Amino acid sequence: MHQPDHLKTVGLKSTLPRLKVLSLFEASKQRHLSAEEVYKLLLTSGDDVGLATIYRVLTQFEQAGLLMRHHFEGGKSVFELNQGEHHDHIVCMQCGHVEEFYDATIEARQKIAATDRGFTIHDHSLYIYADCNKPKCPNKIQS
Amino acid sequence: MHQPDHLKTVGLKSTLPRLKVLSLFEASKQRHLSAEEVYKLLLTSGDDVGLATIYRVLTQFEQAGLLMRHHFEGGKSVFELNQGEHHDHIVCMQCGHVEEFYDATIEARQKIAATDRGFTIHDHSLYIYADCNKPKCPNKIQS
DNA sequence: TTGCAAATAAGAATGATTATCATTTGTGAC
DNA sequence: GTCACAAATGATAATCATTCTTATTTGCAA
Repeated sequence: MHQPDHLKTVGLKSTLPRLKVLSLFEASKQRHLSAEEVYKLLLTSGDDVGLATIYRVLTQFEQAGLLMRHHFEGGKSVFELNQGEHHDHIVCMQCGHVEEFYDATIEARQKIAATDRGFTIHDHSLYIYADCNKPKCPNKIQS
Repeated sequence: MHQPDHLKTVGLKSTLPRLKVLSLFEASKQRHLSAEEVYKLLLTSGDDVGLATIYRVLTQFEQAGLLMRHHFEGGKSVFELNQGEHHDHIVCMQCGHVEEFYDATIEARQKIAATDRGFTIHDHSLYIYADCNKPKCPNKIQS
């Protein structure tokens, strides 16, 4: 997936903390992680990286295009691997479960809405907040 | 627009600070205001209300359905009068100008996207970040 | 190897927002 | 209209996510 020195190709020294954060995203079962979650997961696996470094690295990865940042409700940023294809998100308000979707019609209508008003789109964010209704949904917002 | 005791009808005592905040939203040229902006505008007009009260009142108004809260990029909440009709937002990344739009197709496709996956929609937020390309656009993000 | 710019870690600082608590103020009962 | 008291306010401390500072460490090119 990533060559060991993939970081170099995006202009970043391949340091230990950066490699750990990147592998975490590649290995994690959970696709969407906050800085705090990355910090705690690394601590748990014995790799303790400073929280400030996590924030710095996540921001650098975002700028390098390796990660994408999202602002779900709750006031904290979450990150996911950028694997090219754009998509939007449905977030379960009960258990925090996130599902991704892509709808070409929605994308097209957005472009029309913007250009009709003379705007040039840079980016957009669409979050649907819902109940996932899954039997396993613990009905409790994950911290 | 609002009777003087409109606040009572939503279960809130009609106090001076609350009346001032409400009139500000009804009178303001700018439809979307942050807590800090409300605070400063009231200060300017001689009505000084504590910042903590502003935050409290804005949250109460949101819960009462008088205001709607939005999270544009930039980490602060902005509020606008809730006048019933749902709409989404295009935000100019240069000057902060906000334009509203409603697209029935987008709304419908969102509902489909969610129900197809077994979700029950509570709410959604769609923000388009763009350049407004207006001649008067000062090309600078407003604080 | 060695040297040094770049990166890290720890903790201080920041900005938005919320909590605390003593004081003030609507409001319903008289 | 006046009173009494619960509810609301204001000042300030506290909190939470995030960024900055600075001394120390580390990747990497010569």
